[in-house]
Parts: sequence; C-alpha cells; structure tokens
Amino acid sequence: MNRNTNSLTIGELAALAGVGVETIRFYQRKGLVPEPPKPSGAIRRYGAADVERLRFVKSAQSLGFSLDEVAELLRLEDGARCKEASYLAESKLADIRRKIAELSRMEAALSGLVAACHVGRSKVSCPLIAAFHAVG
Amino acid sequence: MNRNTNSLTIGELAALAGVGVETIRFYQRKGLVPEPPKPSGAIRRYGAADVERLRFVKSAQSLGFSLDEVAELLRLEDGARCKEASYLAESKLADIRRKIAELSRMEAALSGLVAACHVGRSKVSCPLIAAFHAVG
DNA sequence: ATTATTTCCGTAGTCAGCTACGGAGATTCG
DNA sequence: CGAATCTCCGTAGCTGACTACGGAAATAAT
Repeated sequence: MNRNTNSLTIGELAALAGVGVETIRFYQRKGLVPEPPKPSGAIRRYGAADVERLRFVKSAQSLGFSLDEVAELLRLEDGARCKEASYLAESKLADIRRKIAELSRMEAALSGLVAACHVGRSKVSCPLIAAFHAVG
Repeated sequence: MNRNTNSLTIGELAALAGVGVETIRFYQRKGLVPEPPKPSGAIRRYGAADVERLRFVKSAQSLGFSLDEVAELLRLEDGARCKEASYLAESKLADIRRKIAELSRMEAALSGLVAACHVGRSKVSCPLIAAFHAVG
C-alpha cells in the first residue's frame, strides 16, 4: 500500500473509503473527486489520496455542508490563489465557528440533562431549545 | 407578544421562524412540531414556543442532523422518561462531540491557511484533508 | 480457455426534504 | 358589505444526493 502508487481499482477505493462505487462515479461527474487517466488497459487506478479525499467529503457532509459547499472547501485544499482562497476560507471559517458554537450549546444542554438523570430525582426537563435562544 | 398567549397565525409564525408556511405543515405531518387545536373559527393559533421549536429544527438540521434525528432530539426536549432519555442523550452527545472535534480540526486547518495568506509569501497549501487523517 | 467478476458509461429510478397548486371556507380591510 | 388576503387540506411536482440497471469490454479465477 505505497503512498505514491495508484494501485487501487474503483471497487477497492470504494471499500476503503466506505462508500459505494456508484457514489464515486457520481462525485466524479460533479467534479468533487478526480477521474484519473487510464494507465494501461481500460481501467483507472486510484491511490491513498483519493481515499482521504472521499472520507473528507463524507465528513464535511455529516457536518451539514452540501456537496456544493464541500466543493468550495476542496478548492481551498487544491490550492486556489491566495487572495481569493483567503476570502473563501474566512467565510467558511465563519460557518465552521457558528456550527461549533451551536453544537457547544447543544452539548451543554444535553450533558446537563444526563447529569440530572444520573443524580436521580429532580424535574427532568431538557432545555435543549432554550439553549438556542441566544443564537442568530 | 406575550410569552403565554398563542396569537400568531401560521403565516406570522412562518415569518418569525424564517421558514415557509408549507414547511411548517410538512413538519406537522411528520410530528416534528405540534398542530394545535382550532380555538375559535377554523384557524389555528401559535405562540413563541412554536417559533423557538422551528428555529431549533433548522439549527439542528444545518449541523448535519436528519429530520428523524431532530425528532429524537425533540423527544428529549419534550421530557421522555429519565432512563431512556438519558440513554438517547448520551448517544446524541457522542454524535455532537464527534462533530465538534471534526469542525475544530477544520477550523485549525483553515485558520492556518488564512494566517499564512496574511503573512504573505510561503507556499499556500491547505492541509484541510490532512487534518482529518486522525478521524474515525 | 472458459467462466465469473469487475469496470465503464449512460440513463433511469429512489428517497428525503421541501415547494407549488387548487379550491373551499375564514378573516381582514376599506 | 364586498374584495382581497389568508387558512386549510390534499395531492402533485421539484431538487439534492444518491442507487440501481444494463450491456459491452477488460481482468481475474479455476
């Protein structure tokens, strides 16, 4: 499993990244992941970088980013021009920080609930929504 | 705008929560938000709690929770039994903490990129994906 | 070498989450 | 009071993100 050799078939890539083969093709059509040239016969080969890229797409997606937004994040990874990259990065940073803040409020509310449950009695009400009053 | 009076029509509720009227009806059918009884004529009335609940749904959704998962979070809010509530809460807490950890790695990677850009020269590459190598 | 997988590629179907439509009744405005 | 606006409810259509299908060509297995 050499880091610089592209020895994987699309099926192996899919298995390693935890997605379906059809999902990879779909992402290729959208330009989210590269469609490498055919080295020998008629079968494309993939490497470790492709596995990581696919995992990144899935992670970002589970954090509430749409595929279009993931594409923007990937443009940063791919090394856009500094000026525009930093502009886009700042905007994404704001998104990310907002998400972290909201999740932190959720976490506080839920861990409070769990703690109250473990202690025992006490009126168990879950101020999950209340934790969001301060949000935008 | 009294906190305990339900004086809003569905249209006003939608405007305050920043969603469409049809979206509210859709959520009512799914059981995510209550469909109050008709007080006088044939028109339902809503209050501040409904506004907060809708905002919560939208927030949770933007953090990568599906509507089914949001429904589970809301069951906690609605005061499920302590035993089961705490079990579900612990599981959701794990989700939330994983999301926070992933977002924090993203944040570190991106703010590093922005800092490098502001400093000036230096090869601007964005190790966004690399920040995820440690993830599960 | 023949059979079984797998790849490739295009097109079509599926599911979640809305969004729009239509028509009857309720409410509000001038 | 009459017209415009809104609500109610059911059903149908749309977008994003897959997922399945089908048939030819390539590769792997026995």
